[in-house]
Amino acid sequence: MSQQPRPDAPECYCRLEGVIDLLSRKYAMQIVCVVDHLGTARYGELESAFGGDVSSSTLSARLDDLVSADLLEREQYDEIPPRVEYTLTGDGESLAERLEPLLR
Amino acid sequence: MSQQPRPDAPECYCRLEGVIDLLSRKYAMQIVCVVDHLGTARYGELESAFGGDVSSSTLSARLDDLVSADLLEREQYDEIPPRVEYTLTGDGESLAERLEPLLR
DNA sequence: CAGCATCCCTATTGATACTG
DNA sequence: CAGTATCAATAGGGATGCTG
Repeated sequence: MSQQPRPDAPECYCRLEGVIDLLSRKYAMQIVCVVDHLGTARYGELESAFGGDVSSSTLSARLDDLVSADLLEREQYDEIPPRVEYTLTGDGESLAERLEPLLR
Repeated sequence: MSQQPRPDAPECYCRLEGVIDLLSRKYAMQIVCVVDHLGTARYGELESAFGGDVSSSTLSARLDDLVSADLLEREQYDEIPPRVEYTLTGDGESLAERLEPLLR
């Protein structure tokens, strides 16, 4: 989907290259914002934050994406019933801050 | 693609609703940034800013999207050869500013 | 130059059903 | 509860060729 940054392209264009693919995915930015808002969020909380709008497969995929990108941290507690908590990493928080201006 | 905002959803999620669909489209944010960078941009300038990476149909579509969203203004000069210039509207500039933090 | 129309292809998303 | 697997639907994007 994305290509190599072009050396002759404006820097403003190049700079977006890295994050853009991830952030363009559905609910990606929203998840970052919601987790930032909640501080820590469980899977179910995210699901209900979006109402019935997200399918579990999509939400799962997006969470994986964000964890892989090191924006989100996944903490799993081996209890019954199972509990998983997502929090923003440093990078995630930094992104959330940069995202906030977009909310107005 | 997008649904009605849910009254019980976190405001951070609701607030993104409006812009998100548009900004998620390929090259949308980049175009805003490039036009902001250049001040005013012709179609061909945008095309070359992205190298050969954008097809003309996609670039066209995205420009239309942005014009429809009132983020970009299209000024057409009836000359031969034809000349078209794109500039950011007030909203567009405002968005560009909010986008800038993302570039770091 | 600055595009639009068409066709087609792929990536992404959603629905549904099932599991540790 | 917190997912995964599978399948089907779709929207977005690229290639190509043509216009004012």
